[in-house]
Amino acid sequence: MSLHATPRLPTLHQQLTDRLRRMIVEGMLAPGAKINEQALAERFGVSRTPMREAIRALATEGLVVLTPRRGAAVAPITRADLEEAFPVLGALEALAGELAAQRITEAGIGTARDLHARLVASHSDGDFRGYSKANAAIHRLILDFAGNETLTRMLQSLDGRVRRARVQANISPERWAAAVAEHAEILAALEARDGPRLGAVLRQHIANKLTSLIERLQL
Amino acid sequence: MSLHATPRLPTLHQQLTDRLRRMIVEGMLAPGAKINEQALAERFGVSRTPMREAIRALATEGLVVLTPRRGAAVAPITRADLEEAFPVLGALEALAGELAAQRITEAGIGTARDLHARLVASHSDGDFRGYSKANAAIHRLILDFAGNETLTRMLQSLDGRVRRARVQANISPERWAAAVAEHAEILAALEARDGPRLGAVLRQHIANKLTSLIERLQL
DNA sequence: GCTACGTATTTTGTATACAGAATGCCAAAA
DNA sequence: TTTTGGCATTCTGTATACAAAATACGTAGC
Repeated sequence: MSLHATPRLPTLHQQLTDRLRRMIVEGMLAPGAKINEQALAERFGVSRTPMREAIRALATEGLVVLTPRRGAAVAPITRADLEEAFPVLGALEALAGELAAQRITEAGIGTARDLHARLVASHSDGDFRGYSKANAAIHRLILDFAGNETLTRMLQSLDGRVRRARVQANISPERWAAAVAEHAEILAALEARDGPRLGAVLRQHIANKLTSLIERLQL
Repeated sequence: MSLHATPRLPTLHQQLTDRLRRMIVEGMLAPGAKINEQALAERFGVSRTPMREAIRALATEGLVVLTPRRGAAVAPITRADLEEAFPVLGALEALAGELAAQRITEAGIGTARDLHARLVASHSDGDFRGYSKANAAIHRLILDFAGNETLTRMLQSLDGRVRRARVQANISPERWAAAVAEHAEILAALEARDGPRLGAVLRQHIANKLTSLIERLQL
């Protein structure tokens, strides 16, 4: 007789929320595209009720914009949006880095080294897909060792909103090389357990991403 | 024929969301209290449908926790929650401060001075209500001049989650005095348009709040 | 040909209905 | 007394129904 909430099977609208979120983040639904409740519900083989709840959940996350009596649309990505989101991302990642540097274990540093090696190797091979995976894994590792669930949720929510832009814009070779170099600094700061330095490096890392992204997208 | 979304009258569930949010933030619904859809809907004189949407919106904000097939409850405030939320609050406020210091106008600094004077006077008068108002207004001013809508929304959402705890715990005289002193530094950094300093001061300000809060609540 | 107006259709917002899971209660057995 | 099983009730999750607003379309007027 546990007092803790036991994991239940996810309800329909939760599944729908996940599916729809993926569709938006992966770019299958273009920014600005109108979302028709009925049509979507039919496509997923459900009624409008759980579909509505999913759409509204994503609206609270910022992936969807609602206009009363006019329906929902995939949130557009403007240059202003990116210029707003990235500083916040930077501040949150910096915090994650500071915390992670304090709390990371030896084993964790080992994992970070492995991931970093894979990241460098992928870059050498010109394997952007592999690079992206290693990159995501490193940021995830930092988040995990930061050990702050609130921070994790906010960061991932915000990341989902800008990832769409990153998918759209291919990285430039120069930016890619620079990012790899920055990752060396990230690893170094982590190994040294230097929180403030790791925070600063991550923040700069993200600021650089924005600059390059805006250039590429020419927004 | 404007292309921009014109303001429409708010739909029922939007109003319900606001009402319910206030009830939770102001403490009328105690943390951990179970929320009965039917009962709430009847109390507000609406059907379950918009009531559900309101509840779920607040769940995405973190004010309500949902357990599938078991319903909703006001999110409890644990010590761990506060210890997670405050560092994030600090990082976001620090960012707001950095941005505001860069962008604030002369008139804005003037307003800040006025608000600060009111804050100090309220403290001298032992008027905590007035102090709170001035305090909120100063933080709001910083947010406004930061000019980052994304940041504003995330900060306010997170603030709503911890405000409940602050309402519960009366401030100690010592902490109150210290907070007033810290506010002098905040104003000074703002007048000097020293972003990094303002960021650091705000971050410390919030860290101190947490310490005192945990002592008072004895969580 | 273009605009303006009125009607038909679509779509959202809300209410109601129904099915199944969770909870509470009571009785019977150990 | 405590526990266990089953039944009744309550509540959530989903589907459907209905009303009103928004949109699309066609026609009349210029």
